[in-house]
Amino acid sequence: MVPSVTYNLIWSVIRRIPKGRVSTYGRVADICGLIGQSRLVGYALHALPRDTKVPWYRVINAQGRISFPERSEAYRVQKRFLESERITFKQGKIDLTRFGWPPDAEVRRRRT
DNA sequence: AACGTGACAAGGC
DNA sequence: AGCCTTGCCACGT
Repeated sequence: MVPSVTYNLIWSVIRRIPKGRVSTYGRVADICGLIGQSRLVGYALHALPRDTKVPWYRVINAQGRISFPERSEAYRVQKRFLESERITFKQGKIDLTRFGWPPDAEVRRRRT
């Protein structure tokens, strides 16, 4: 698959998420200038090759949760990656005020 | 070419 | 808290 310019942009932003921090689909979209297009970020992640170096596991949803079914293998893999970077879960959620990146991210603006 | 579906998010109730 | 609806857009049928 030939990644589009947009996917490359999204991936490059995800590559900038520091180790030990997480971002959200919405924040990544905002940084890319793609306001409101969080789903596109999810789609770009889905399109990543399996052997990628892009830290896909540092992207979670706005509720601070991993966006895979809790039972799935993917969920466990992602959680293990995050915990290996000393990110902690409380009731299955990550505290974005503590681990979120960028740290000064504003609450996403409401659509019109 | 319409239609349904997503690793989403926010509002309303 | 949880469910439903809407906005968004790329893809596969």
